[in-house]
Amino acid sequence: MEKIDFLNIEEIAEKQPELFAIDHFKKGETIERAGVISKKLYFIKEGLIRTYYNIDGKDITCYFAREKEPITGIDSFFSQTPTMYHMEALENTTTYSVSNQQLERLYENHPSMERKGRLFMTASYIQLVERFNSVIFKTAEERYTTFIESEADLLLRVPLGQIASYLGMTQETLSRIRAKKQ
Amino acid sequence: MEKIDFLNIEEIAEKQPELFAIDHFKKGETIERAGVISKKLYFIKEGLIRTYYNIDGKDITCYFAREKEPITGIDSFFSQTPTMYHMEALENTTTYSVSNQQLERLYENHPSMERKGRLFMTASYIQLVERFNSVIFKTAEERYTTFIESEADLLLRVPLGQIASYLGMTQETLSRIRAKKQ
DNA sequence: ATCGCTTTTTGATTTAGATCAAAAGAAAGC
DNA sequence: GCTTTCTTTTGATCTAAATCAAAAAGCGAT
Repeated sequence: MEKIDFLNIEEIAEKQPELFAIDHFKKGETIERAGVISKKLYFIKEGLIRTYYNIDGKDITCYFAREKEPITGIDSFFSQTPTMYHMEALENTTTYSVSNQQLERLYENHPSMERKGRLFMTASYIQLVERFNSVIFKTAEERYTTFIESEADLLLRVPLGQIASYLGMTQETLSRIRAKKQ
Repeated sequence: MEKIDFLNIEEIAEKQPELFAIDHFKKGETIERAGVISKKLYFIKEGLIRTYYNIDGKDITCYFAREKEPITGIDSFFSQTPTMYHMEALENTTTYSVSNQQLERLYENHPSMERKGRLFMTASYIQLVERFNSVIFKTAEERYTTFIESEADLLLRVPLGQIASYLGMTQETLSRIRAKKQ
């Protein structure tokens, strides 16, 4: 029985193509909508996807996923309750995907998968704690600095307003910070 | 093979006492410290525990657990990496607890436990998303209102400063909000 | 009761970042 | 090319909440 690794889906998908579907999304295409159960866990082969939610008429970006990164309506997919997130392709995107049922089968055939799922949730949780702390305790400028240190590439691929909401500030604030920095 | 439910640990503990330890903590006692691997998952039989972390010399309360609620260094226990949280008893407290090794055995004997662990993480994640949103999008006053609607009992059991940090505001702000409200 | 210590409240001031509004730049379509 | 639409920047103003500082209230121990 093979070891399955969330982080190395590409390899598994090539060996066991029956487990994963390949999907294509056009730039701007909505992949999933808030209010329904998130159908699939996606692994990006090529492209860029974001999840976001709407609160008081504002779209707040929650997560960006690039090549080799997983993304899903994380509040929904694993618990099969309706998601709060919308998901859209920011570029033409190709993904591998598994449905929850397929993942169930994976769990049966690969008992280590259930654990992977748990660890994936754990990692996501820790990531969110970090984001939470950075929004509460860091200034807007510090958050931007951290962001360009670790994810500068997104600046070239994503509209500023989406990055601003991801960093917990308005677009105007982000624009001013950038102006000051150079 | 019995069904095991994180939320009904008391019953399980009574039927299978060998799986759970019973611990007692005095008011003010430190149960776990940041920087080490969180040893146990606790379920409170009686009393009150909080987790908190320190940032720039300030203690920030992350979570309060009361009777029948579970608590652990959630970033650590399931992944077995060092925790960022301190844990302390706010009252004399009695808990049931499982170590990670004991939980491993539970996983083996009760395959549904692995899933429970994952769902527990999922629930914790969603809870954190909600907290994140409330801190970003609600005013201090709204956060306080939500808090007293759902967890008023904590006001009588916990020092104000700890509640303020839990709600993402200073103690002075919380005090002023309270004064205004009556 | 009184002393010391902790917790909470009150007051005055400051500030980071939001909001509102409009201009400037870029990109897309015809 | 020019027009329309979307994105980003700049400017002026406002405000929620932080900070700094000190007084008041509680509380436990002797």
